[in-house]
Amino acid sequence: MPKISDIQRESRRRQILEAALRCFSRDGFHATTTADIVRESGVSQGTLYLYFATKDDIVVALADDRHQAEAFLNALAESEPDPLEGLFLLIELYGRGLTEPTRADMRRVGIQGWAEALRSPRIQASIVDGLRPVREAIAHLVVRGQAAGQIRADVDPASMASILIAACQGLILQVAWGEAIELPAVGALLRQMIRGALLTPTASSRQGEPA
Amino acid sequence: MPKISDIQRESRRRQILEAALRCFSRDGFHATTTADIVRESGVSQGTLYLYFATKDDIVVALADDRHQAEAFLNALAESEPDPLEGLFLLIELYGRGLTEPTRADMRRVGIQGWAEALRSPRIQASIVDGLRPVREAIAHLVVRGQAAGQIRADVDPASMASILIAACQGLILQVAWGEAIELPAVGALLRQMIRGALLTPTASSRQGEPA
Amino acid sequence: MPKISDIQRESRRRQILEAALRCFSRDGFHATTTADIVRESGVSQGTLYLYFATKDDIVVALADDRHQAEAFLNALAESEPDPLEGLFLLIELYGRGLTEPTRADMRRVGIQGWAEALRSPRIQASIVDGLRPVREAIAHLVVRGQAAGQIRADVDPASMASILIAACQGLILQVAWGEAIELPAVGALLRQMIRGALLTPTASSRQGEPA
Amino acid sequence: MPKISDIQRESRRRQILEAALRCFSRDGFHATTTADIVRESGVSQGTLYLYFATKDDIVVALADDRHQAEAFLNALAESEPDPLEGLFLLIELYGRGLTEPTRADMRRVGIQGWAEALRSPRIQASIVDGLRPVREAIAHLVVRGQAAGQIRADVDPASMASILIAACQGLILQVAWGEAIELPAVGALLRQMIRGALLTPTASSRQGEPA
DNA sequence: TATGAATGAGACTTCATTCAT
DNA sequence: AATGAATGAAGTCTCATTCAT
Repeated sequence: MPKISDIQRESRRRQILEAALRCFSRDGFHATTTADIVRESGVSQGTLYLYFATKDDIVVALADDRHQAEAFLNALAESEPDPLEGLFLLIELYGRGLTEPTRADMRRVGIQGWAEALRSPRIQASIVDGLRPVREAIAHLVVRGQAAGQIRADVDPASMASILIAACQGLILQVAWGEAIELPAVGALLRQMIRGALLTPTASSRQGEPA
Repeated sequence: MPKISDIQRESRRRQILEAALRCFSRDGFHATTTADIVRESGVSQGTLYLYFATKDDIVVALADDRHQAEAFLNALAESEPDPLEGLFLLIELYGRGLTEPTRADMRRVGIQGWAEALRSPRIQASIVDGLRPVREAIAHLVVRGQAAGQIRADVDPASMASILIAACQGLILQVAWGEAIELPAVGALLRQMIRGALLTPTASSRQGEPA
Repeated sequence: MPKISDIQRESRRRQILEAALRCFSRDGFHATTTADIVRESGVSQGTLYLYFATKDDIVVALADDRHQAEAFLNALAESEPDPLEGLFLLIELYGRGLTEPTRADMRRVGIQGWAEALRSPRIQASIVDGLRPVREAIAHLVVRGQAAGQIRADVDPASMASILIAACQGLILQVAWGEAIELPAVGALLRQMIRGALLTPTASSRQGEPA
Repeated sequence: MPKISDIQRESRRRQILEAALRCFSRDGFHATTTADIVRESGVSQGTLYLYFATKDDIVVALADDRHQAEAFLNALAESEPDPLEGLFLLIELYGRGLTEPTRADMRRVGIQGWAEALRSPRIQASIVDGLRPVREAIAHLVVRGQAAGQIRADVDPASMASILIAACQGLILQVAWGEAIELPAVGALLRQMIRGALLTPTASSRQGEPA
């Protein structure tokens, strides 16, 4: 039994995942057959099941990979000295991901994962767990801002996280459906909304922003 | 002449639609078989296809019915004399729909429709068309507020619509996944964000709300 | 219970049969649904079954009607004084039916009946019974010719009937498939074959025919 | 590598085809379900579709196989030095196929193919193409006979082909319907008809055959 | 390890026929 | 007599997964 190197194994795995991503994006999760993935990836039917025990496992792997890839965005934002700027950076970073053409497949497949999460506890757990770091990053930034007196004390950090994440999710949907969204304008308005709601009256004198 | 009355026909249609909604919510669109819907609705396999030519048609009908049911919410909000109050009313009305237990099935099925829209132009059109009235209601309210000098002139009405709709969509997702969302707090923060971003400096003196 | 007149009843029956003929010809017996016939004929689903108990019954009725319509051709040929000319007349009459555009549907449906006869004893009986008169007409003509000394005594009348009927059936097939058949040339050759095989040596001096 | 050998693959294919032939002959093409073929052949439902993409494909394969099997009959007849004997040989060979019990299924299924050809261009093409070689073999034999002065110059080779093929087709029908056909007598008469029509007056002195 | 042929449960949809009105 | 809505059995084909090689 010729054992292959971890590096070969990982390369095969990616090969399958990337093919699956293309298929799911193009045809949807349910309309994609394992035969489609086999054709698109070039591996054999049997090999596919050597790497993933189940079609669902591929969705989970895709979701995990995505959240892992986005994890460092949160870290980047949290490392920002000014909490408000941290929030803005987070919006900026996730906002970029909304239009980047190379991530279109990921966004489309992500949406499908949201629906699958409703029937598969595993997928739901994968998504909720993957979202937790962003949720915490946002909440931490708010708390830090409140500790520094920069952010109003009556702002609920968890709610802020929910709203910002929700807005991002909804925008992903709208972009995927081809709605005409002016992202720069949307981003500016969102920043304004954050500033208007979060800043303490004194800080709010800084309110006029150039963009 | 055994031609059925329109009222009987509509009643059968609802019977099927409601059964389908329960099935789709429970098992997901793809895991639900027409046999499931038949069992749940009590009509026969053949009758099902007398009312809907295709399983997809049922999703479309569900989406259309939903948007029709929500149409009057927009009208209600637009009829509000104070534009800002109109926006708040809209948030309030849609916000209620987020937690109402009787609408849980609709929300879950709606999410699945979002995913299906990515592969079916018909479903996508149904959703985008159904969203247009909300989009317009929000934009009109903003424009009216700007005309009255109540809302800052530099706010982009379309972006406001995108953001509010996006937030609502994202919250639907999070609620469906069972995330612990404090909706009252989220609503309050959202209102605060709107007020802070939209109100003209003079109007913004009214800014302090009890929460 | 309003009884309708026989004449109305017969007219409805024909209406249905003609619609069925068009449908069967266009789509084939099995691909034609009773709904198709209903649409094409203008009667209702229920009425259809008031006239024909079964879809198969329609094929039988069609076959019977056809054989009835062809019955007088046999009589016409048998009434010919010269037996050989009688055979030629029969060939001529049936030969015309091969290309007549108004009978194209009948020919196509007839072929389908041949296949259906293999699974339905009723249809098979209808066809075999319908063919019997032609078979007998041909055999009689041969016998008459033999009695008159015009036709060789060693010719088997039944075999002659089988061959001529077979040739006609095969030509119907080939025409229906769009094979390029020169019917005048085929007819001439067939007559020549009959003459060469049937005529007694003395009679065979007449062998050279103009066409 | 579990890739199946060509010989194994072909054997499976035949297994399915033979089972299908039995089913189609017994119940007819449309009354035969894929489940019937599965039961009769012993392969699984899925395997069936590994070998034939469609139920129609099975009919086509059956027709093609048949024509391929008959192809060498034509070659055999064409290789006969005496053209007239070639024609008689062809009749003899195809005539044998009319009664051979082992070919009864093939004949019955062939008839059904004739009907199917009316609705399926693929099947029609398969039949017309399959018939071409016989058509050509007959015409060639006639032409050769004419070149040798053995056959009358005014005989149209194509018409001869049409008539002989037609007679054979019609006889297949009649045999399948159980009509009482004396094939030896029919064969003798047919030969006599050919001889009488084709032979030049000089050659026709050979006319008297024992029967 | 890798392969790909085999499996069989089950999905969606159709359709001949019935029957209450 | 006429209608057309209702029925439900059955048909074709698909597809995730397995396993002998």
